[in-house]
Amino acid sequence: MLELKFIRNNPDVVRADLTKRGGDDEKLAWIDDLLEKDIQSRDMQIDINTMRNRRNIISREIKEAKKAKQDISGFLEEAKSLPAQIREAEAALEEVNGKIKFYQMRIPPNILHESVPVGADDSENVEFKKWGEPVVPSFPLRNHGELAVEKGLAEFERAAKISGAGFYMLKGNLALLDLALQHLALDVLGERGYTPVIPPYMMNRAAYEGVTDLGGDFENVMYAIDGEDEFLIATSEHPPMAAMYMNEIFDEKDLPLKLAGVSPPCFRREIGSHGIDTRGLFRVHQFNKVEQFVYCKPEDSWALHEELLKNSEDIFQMLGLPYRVVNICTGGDIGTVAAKKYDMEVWMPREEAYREVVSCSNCTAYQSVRLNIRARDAHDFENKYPPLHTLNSTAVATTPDDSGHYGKLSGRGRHGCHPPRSPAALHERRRDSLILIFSGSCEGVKKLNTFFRLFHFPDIFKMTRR
RNA sequence: GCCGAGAUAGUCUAGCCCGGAAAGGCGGUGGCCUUGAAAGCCACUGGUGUUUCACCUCAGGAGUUCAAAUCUCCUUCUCGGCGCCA
Repeated sequence: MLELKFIRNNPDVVRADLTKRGGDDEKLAWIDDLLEKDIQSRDMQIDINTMRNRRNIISREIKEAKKAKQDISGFLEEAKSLPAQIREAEAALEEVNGKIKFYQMRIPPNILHESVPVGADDSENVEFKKWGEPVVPSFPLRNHGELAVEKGLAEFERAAKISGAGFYMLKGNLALLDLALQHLALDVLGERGYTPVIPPYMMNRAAYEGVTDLGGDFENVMYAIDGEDEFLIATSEHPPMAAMYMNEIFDEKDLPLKLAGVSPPCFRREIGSHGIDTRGLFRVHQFNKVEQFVYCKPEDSWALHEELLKNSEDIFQMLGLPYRVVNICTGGDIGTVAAKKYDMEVWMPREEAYREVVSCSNCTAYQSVRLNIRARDAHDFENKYPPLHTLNSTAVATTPDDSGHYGKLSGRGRHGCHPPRSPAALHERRRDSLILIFSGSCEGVKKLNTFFRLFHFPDIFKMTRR
């Protein structure tokens, strides 16, 4: 959410942003009401403080009188009446503050960066970067899920039997690939100064509400643990990585703080239905992900936004997956939290379309204000606690990645190996075998053996890499 | 899960029994001094506000009271001891 102080001092900026997003009159009216309530609230606070002041003074007088062995009954009469008055005024104030908070949490959204394009919906997102050559299949492709089952790399029916629709089992090389992709992302990010974090997979309601406003939808989006005040996390960046520092103050010297959150697994109830590949690995109840998360000083956040995107791009380039990057427009899926958001969309040959697999956002101060996370600036006494900026970007979400690989692979059908798109990069990292495993047959076998050896002996693996 | 002891500012700690303005050390910031630095000395160092002043704050919440870090109850977490368990 935006700082109250900011809204109070810059109502026109807030209104202009709502208008840019195509905001309606109702929301603009809410802003006016919010500003009015803010004035009211501060007046009430002053009244309350005056009464508290009086109470404190009387208390002190009683103390002094008792010390001097004087009669205190004269003071007690007024003293006894005050607490009730104060309580009443406090209750009234709380009601007004509750409304302010309500508005503050729902409107206004974050102030958009000037480079965010205006558009009605996702079709008007602006593509500004493309890498790799999308494969256009010359014959009908098979569903990646089917193919995986056929090759003994996944199970859907047995997963459904024990867990329900939307679940899967990864087997054999596919299970290993899933882990290897996470490992790859952590290696790349680790070299670049990101600290790997494995967070708890459950979070209590209070912490979750600090992170995101799900309203009444809480139970529909997330899995709740019966009999416990715990929810399975839906993603790693918001819940643990953002909430872990809530109500804390950073020392300037600790910024920027760069984290690589490993969230096996993320749990989601809502997965929707996605056309031809509904069955498979693209949208599931449970998936694995490595997420970049950064806390930084405001002046650094735009450069870091580009850095996060570059990290994600580098990983996808190592994997040889063609993708494009779009700048999400005002009517797209930009949400209320991000000031600017890039999506990386990977090419899905079967659908002959780019599909979102990475979402990279600069949330500026919006999240940190809501979570009450601040930075201490010892040198700036005017603005002792400048707002902190937060950013997040997917590094890999493994099942969507798998699906991308499979899309590519299914284009080759049973005709054999497909050379990695970026062999040099992969070879350097000894990751080429991964892609070859995916090609599913013949010449890949030798490299596959190499992969197993390396994978099962991570120390040797590290030595070979250097 | 049971029993016991705890939670005080960036950090370490005093205050709690016996209710009456949160004391001090370290660390940090600024200043004096110095060619420069160290040492020493001085000031500031929980939060908010309409900032000579006021209010809030002692893990969180509720209660008793004119008045709660302090008394009572509940919750959370930490540390011991016991039990259970991969």
